[in-house]
Amino acid sequence: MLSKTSRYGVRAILYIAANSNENRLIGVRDLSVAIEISQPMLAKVLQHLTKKNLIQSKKGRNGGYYMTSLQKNIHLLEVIRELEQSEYLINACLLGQKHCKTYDQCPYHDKVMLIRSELRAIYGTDTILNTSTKINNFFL
Amino acid sequence: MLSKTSRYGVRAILYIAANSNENRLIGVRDLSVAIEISQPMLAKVLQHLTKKNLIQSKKGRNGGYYMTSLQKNIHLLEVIRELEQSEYLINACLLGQKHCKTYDQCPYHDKVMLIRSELRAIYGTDTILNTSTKINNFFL
DNA sequence: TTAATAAAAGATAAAAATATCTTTATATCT
DNA sequence: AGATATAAAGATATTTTTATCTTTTATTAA
Repeated sequence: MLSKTSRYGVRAILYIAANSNENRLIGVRDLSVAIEISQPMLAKVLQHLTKKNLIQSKKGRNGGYYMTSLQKNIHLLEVIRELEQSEYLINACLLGQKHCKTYDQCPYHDKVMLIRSELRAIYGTDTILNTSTKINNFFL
Repeated sequence: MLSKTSRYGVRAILYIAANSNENRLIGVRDLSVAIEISQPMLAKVLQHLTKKNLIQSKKGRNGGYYMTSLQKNIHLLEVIRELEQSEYLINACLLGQKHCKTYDQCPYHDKVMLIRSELRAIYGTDTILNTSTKINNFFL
């Protein structure tokens, strides 16, 4: 459904949302341990998130990553949109047809529409902060 | 959700179910045109389906592929199981965590369970034949 | 103002997924 | 039997995704 990189991004962002703020930054090393993603890989992912303005970074000594409350206040769906460049994966034809006439000929159309609503509900209802603080031991 | 190859397989199998029987075989060339997959690629996919006993093949002149009614009488879910080697994609953690404690800590658990039921319903309700003959112009 | 620390950026590598090509085996028609 | 059509099998190539490494730039504490 999501690429591995996007899933890494989601994991990272949920953790950062739950465990950082303007005065409490998280470094790559610590984060890498916490969410079990290799340091170099995670670094790339974080760079990407930063460029997309989904998280903040601060260079130099005592630097690290964090999120502002504004940034914590968006839906996961937004994050996915940024990470995947679109809602492609949510919208794509289940059978991979280029010209799937979804609206009236695909045998799965109606059912697929249901799934898509469910997915949007999952990703689009709670804000990141909400989601991530609900369960604190999620990453244990 | 499914790999590209699996989706090719599903497309092929739905078409073959709708358009073949013991006395009416379909060659790779024709099929390739019908469902818009390159010939070499499709050939590989069909070989795979044959090995898994999901379709029949007949070599030599006037050979080709077809399905018996027995073969048309299974659920798409079976096909997916064979093609993906498991229900991995349906069951995997949405966030790609190795040790997702799905049952009580994942923030998405309940919602994800819903989605999975939906998916199973889509793939597990109708037989292939049912699905594919419902709409004949699906591939137009 | 210098040393240390941390992220950014870009280059490279490795692995996995897709796609294609070539040869071989098999069946059937004439 | 010989020619032809067709799938099977295996080797190879290409592309995409994932992962890593190296160098640079910025920050700040001492």
